[in-house]
Amino acid sequence: MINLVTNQKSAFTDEMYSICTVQDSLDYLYSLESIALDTETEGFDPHTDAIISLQLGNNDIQYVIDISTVDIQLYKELIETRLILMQNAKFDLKFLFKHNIIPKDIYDTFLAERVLSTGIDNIRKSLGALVFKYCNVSLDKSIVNVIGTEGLSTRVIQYAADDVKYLHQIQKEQLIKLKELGLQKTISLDNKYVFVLAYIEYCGMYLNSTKWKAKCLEDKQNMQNIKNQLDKYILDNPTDYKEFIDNQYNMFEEGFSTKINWNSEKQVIPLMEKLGVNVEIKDKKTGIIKKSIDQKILRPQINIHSLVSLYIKYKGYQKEVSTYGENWFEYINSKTKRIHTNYTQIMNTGRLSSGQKGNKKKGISQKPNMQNVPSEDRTRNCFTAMPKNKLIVCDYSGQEQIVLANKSLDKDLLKFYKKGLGDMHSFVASKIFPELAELPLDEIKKNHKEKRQIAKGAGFAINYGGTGITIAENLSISLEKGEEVYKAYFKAFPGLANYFKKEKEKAVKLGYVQFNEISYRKSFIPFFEEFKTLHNELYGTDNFWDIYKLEKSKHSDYFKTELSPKVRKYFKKKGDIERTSLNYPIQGTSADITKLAGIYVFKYLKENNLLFKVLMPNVVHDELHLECSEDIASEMAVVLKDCMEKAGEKFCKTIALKADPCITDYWTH
DNA sequence: ATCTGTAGCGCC
DNA sequence: AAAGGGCGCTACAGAT
Repeated sequence: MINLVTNQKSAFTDEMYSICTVQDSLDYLYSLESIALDTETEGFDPHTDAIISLQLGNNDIQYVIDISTVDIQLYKELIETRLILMQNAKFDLKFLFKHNIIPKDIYDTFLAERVLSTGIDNIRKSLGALVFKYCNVSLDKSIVNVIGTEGLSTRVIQYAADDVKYLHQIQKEQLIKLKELGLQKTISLDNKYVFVLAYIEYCGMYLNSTKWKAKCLEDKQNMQNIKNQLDKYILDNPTDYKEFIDNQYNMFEEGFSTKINWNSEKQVIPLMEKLGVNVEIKDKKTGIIKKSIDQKILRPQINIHSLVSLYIKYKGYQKEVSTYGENWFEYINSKTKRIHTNYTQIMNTGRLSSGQKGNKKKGISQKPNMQNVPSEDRTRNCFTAMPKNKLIVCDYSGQEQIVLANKSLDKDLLKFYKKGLGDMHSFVASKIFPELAELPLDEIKKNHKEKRQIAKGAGFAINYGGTGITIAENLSISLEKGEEVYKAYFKAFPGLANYFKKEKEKAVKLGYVQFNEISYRKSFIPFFEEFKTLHNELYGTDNFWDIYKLEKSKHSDYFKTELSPKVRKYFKKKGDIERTSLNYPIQGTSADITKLAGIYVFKYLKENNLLFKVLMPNVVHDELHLECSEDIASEMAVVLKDCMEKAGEKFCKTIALKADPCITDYWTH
């Protein structure tokens, strides 16, 4: 049953709905423990677009409230004292924030579906998909496109009511599944965190246009300068490089010009080959040898020719100009003068991502990725606090390493952290290389840089599932040496080896990776059924391996076209699962910690009436930002540090996770 | 002209 | 048997 609440009754006469008063709606809604909520808005920007209607209700009764004539504040207390059910709450929350309405609790059907299917990309999570899946009803979502032009027409009212009608039933079904899979704590965390993320998006981050303009100009000039040098080299050596020179007289630039588009790898590869650079590399996905000129290949060959380093420099400036250049002015909100990006709350690892593709037809503006802004000062310093404000930037020190130490409980790792001081990479080096065992870490850092570098690369690679081969490739050392380092690493940290082994076995057996026993977040292996089928073929009752050996010895076609690819596929998938089992719990637990820290901060701001006074401009995996007036900055720095460390304590019970805040005018450490 | 896939590279 | 995780944006290249 649809009820319309409006102060312009004469405009609404359809029999499909009844008209009722604000008081009527409140009388009913106050009797509910949980209320489904949705909004229809003029657009996507809470700072410039108005709410057209607010819908509240449940499966029985839906109230469509005409916000152009009814004061939304009449519903503030109701919304702030009930459990609110929403689909993709982050969107509506920002519009509620605009009206200073902060719900008490949220259950987000979209996030719940994401929690239930983390790791599996092809599960549809739109409201339409969920209504169909859980209620077996098909909604007509095409109406969404006419809301802007039609306003509250009859069909828009019907559509708007449908958006809240089914949420309770979806919730009920999801809760059963969440319980079955042990994911109640995960969704609880994310239902709380959605406030934080909505708040961060709402606040946005200030970009100083004057500074940014200066940076853009400098980058452009540098890029042009390097490009000229590249071109000049080719043109100065016309006999050597004639295939790269355009023989047509260029009437605008006087003289010949190069044919090379320096942004095209395809065009630069032949040049690099001519210079004597080895551009061949094995493709990671396909295993096929291909030609590539990325930095990983070029850097070690930088001495072959001066053009190699020039080209690397060019690519660097090109990246700055294209990705972090003048396009950023379009990201600045006309009303707030700040950059309000979009975050996706639950990726496969439980991490956030940032950014959004634009779509002019749908009126969606592009948003920047605020998590990969170059970390050099000249770029980050353009992101500032507003005048009279301060930024507080706080990150966890060694978050993932500490999480790993706490999860693996390797006794040597624990000892290192408990003593609390020294250089981690030197410590690893002292464990890998017997000749360094007795030396103080300071001395290793100072006098054994090469070995320390190997230890650093090895530790990083191994913690993400790399092996001796990866170590060898990364550090340009022999395969044997790589294997040696790999073995030495696990010999030095047997607890780590044991932990990795158990994690791998669990994932291969269960088909999902559980990150920790605090949030219980899980990521499901999308190809697990396929893997199991393969496993059964190889290790089931048939004597697969006898046949395999026989056919292999005969070099038969059957071996080459059937057996060998099958075995390769099986071990590839097994390796994929195993690496996931190592990496996701570390990344995902770290993400959980940062999320919980945000929840604590938001709670503090809410309880101390500091929302919209103390802003949260950004979050970058292990780093949280606050922005506030100077007079309370040092107080807020302590709050931020405490919240982050308190969140750390929940997940890291053996080795504490530290956070160090920095009060600053710019985004820096 | 517009779409899609890929290479490359920015961050943690 | 394979052999370093997660993400998003920009450019090019090829297809339609």
